[in-house]
Amino acid sequence: MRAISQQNFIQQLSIDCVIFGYKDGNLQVLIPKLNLIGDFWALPSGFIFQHESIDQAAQRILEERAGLKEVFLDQFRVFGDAQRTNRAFFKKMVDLNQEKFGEIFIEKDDYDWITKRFVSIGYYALVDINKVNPRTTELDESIDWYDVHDIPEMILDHNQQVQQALEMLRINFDHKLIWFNLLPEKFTMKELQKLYEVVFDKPFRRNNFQKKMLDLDVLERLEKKFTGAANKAPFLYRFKK
Amino acid sequence: MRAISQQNFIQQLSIDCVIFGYKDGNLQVLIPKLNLIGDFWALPSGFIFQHESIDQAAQRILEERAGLKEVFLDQFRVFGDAQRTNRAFFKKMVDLNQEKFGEIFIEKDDYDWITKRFVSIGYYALVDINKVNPRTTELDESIDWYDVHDIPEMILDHNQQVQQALEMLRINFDHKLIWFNLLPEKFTMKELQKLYEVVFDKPFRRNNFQKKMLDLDVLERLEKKFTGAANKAPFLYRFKK
DNA sequence: AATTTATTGTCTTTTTTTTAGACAATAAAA
DNA sequence: TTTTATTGTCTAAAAAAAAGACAATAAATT
Repeated sequence: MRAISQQNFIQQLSIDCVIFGYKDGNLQVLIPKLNLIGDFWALPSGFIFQHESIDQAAQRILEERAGLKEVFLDQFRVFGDAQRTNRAFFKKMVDLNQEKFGEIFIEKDDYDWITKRFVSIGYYALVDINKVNPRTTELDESIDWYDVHDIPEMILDHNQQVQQALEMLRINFDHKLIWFNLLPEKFTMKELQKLYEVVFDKPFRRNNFQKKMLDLDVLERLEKKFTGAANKAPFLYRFKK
Repeated sequence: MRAISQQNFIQQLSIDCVIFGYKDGNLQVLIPKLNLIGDFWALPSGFIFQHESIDQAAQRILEERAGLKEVFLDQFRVFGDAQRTNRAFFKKMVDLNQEKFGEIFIEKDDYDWITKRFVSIGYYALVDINKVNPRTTELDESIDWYDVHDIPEMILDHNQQVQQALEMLRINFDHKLIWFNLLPEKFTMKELQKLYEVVFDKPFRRNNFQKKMLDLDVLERLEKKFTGAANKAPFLYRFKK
């Protein structure tokens, strides 16, 4: 891999991605654990090539760092404190990883490059958790889904970013009709309701929720879903694009 | 003035400010006209010093470029197309201004610096138009308020930025209770209503509007305002912080 | 085959919110 | 004193949201 400092990136500008997925009634966030001694978690992040838009960069980062292609992405906030640097993280990491890498395990140029003050553009992504196969890169020891209420402590301001991403997700959820990105193609009304309940952290009434959703006129009613349960089979729905 | 390229700015990252004001029933935007041959308008813009946060940079830019201090500011969007450069503008400007400046009126380093691809963080500002005294710098020929429906053609994507800033202003107007930044300290209910009508471009009913505003519990009723008009004098209100 | 069970789809009723209508109060002119 | 234009606030009507009710039904149980 070419040295980071030698690549044709925009300097001091990064992108951090908060990837939301939904499974088994839980809203989850995909977070890699760095391939280092010491437990370091960090949002999938990357830099912007000179020749690509920030949106393209975010898509590429998602693909490179997590194996996700063509997912829903939206900016939610820029993080630009003057003290926002990787220095504390790198110091701790270097201390802990001296044996593994030897004293100088990262080139000086790269170290200088990466420990500068960074402004970061926060993106949130919504994916169908059943369709994606998160993969690790050489940077990561593992990559896992964490319940949004139980996120590990991450470097920098990444925990705060998750909270802000969640706020923006809530604001846009209805209005921008983005929730279908979190569900499989076909879903029952109950599944959709559960997703709403998890995202907004409050219960909805079944009857009124169904009315509200059908009145939106974005759902196509499909065949029934026979689950083998001893009760009436629910309809499956599909989001009309 | 030191050459831009020699200053300690973050590279390829800029801030553009959409400054909203309200006067005589019109929502207006403060836009400087550049001190060059050829009519060039551009939003007040600037760069971020290594030692300052992006919010501080936006405040400083507002003060330097327009003489505004401590105004309400909020991020609204990042503009990051890969083709987003000043090259077209500079080419046109250089062509038109050869006589004025001579062939080489801007240092090569600066030219290279400023014509690189830039990512820009859009901020919108809300000011009490009666309290601010916009001033020009050596960069600007003039600085004027334009009705939001009658903005001059600006460089780059600045016209598009005004539209997006307006969208965000509408989204946050109620919810974040930011409208008072556009009004003088004391105002009548009718003045507040007119502001709402201009921002949302639709009429509100006087009786229901008054109820809604009073129910918010953020208005303090003050003395009456006697205008000399042949009718009942309205109360003045102040926003309770 | 009839009955039971758990859940779904949809209807009606109630409550709350929004919108519309009405009118007295009033500052200054006629 | 009357007239005029506008303000503040009340009530009525309409719409929307929340709550309640119940028939429909897939499969297990009797």
